[in-house]
Amino acid sequence: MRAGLLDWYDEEGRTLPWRIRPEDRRAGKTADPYAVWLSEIMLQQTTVPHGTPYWHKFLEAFPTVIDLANAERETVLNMWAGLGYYARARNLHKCAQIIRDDYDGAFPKTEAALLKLPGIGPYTAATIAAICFDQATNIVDGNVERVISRIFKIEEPLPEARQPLRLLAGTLADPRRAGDYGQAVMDLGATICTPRSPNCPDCPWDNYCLAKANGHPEAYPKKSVKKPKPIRYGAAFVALHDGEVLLETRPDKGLLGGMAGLPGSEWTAEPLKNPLEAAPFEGDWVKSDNEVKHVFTHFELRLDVYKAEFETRPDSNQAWADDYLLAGLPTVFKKALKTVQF
DNA sequence: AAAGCGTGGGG
DNA sequence: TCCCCAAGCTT
Repeated sequence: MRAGLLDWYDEEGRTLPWRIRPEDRRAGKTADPYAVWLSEIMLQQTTVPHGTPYWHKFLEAFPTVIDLANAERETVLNMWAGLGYYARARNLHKCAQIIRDDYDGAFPKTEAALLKLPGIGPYTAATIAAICFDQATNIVDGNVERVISRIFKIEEPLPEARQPLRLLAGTLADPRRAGDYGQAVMDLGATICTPRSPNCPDCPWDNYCLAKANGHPEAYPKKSVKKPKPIRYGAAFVALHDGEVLLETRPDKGLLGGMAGLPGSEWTAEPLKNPLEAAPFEGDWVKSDNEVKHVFTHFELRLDVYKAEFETRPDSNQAWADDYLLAGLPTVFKKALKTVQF
């Protein structure tokens, strides 16, 4: 599949759509910082297959960073629904407005300046600076950490080993082609030096890999023991009127911040004693037979879903959803809706 | 600096 | 079913 470390595209010349191939780069083609930035934010802790459709959708709706900045935040969050880590969407919009207002619509060209923007951390700043502006940065993501930990057979576990790993990564990086190099090592990690069963025979670096020489590359990187995931319980309410559902906007901070949601209880460590107390108003609430189980990053949720029909619209200043608003629900609430028929 | 922050796919 | 994990950032 790959002739060498820097040839990350396949035989038909395909590559990830936001990338510029080395040969095109040499011919003078340059990457669009907006498109690269958008892809990097979307791919933070997110798989390429999951993120790619969102990237196309956003670029079509917002061809430039100015278009994104001028959009309503509600629209941006709605389009982000399902991609997770919603602070990314809030910061994405905020960052676009800073680019519009403070940078005349053009991304800054240095790693240090990029690092100051909301949602852009060490990895993303280094990557944009290298890919778009030929800065000799040190690109370190989870793939690079894994590759480096194996080559040097690092015994210290993650996340403690992050700083040593980034220093080692810096010793191998090619400052003349930081962008190409970084993307190549990330691709190596994504396709060959994979977490569970690395394909060492196809690896261009297998002769230099201490973990492979040891016979167990898959044992690296070592990881610190993770904490158990607690269970939380809650109730959500599907109030129906004329085929529409009552929605609320969640508080800006915290879990699913700023997103649309179903009204409901707090999510607590113990099952609710009186779940109907959390209903938005009185009604003939009927509990769904199917409890929603949804796994968040740091807890698992068990959500009871209650439904009631209302002939006359109950007094409420919240929005009753049309299809557009329903599409903007985070996944946990889409699951909740699926447990009831309407 | 440790914890908070989503989701879906794969072994 | 369960567990791991994916191109991290913020506070």
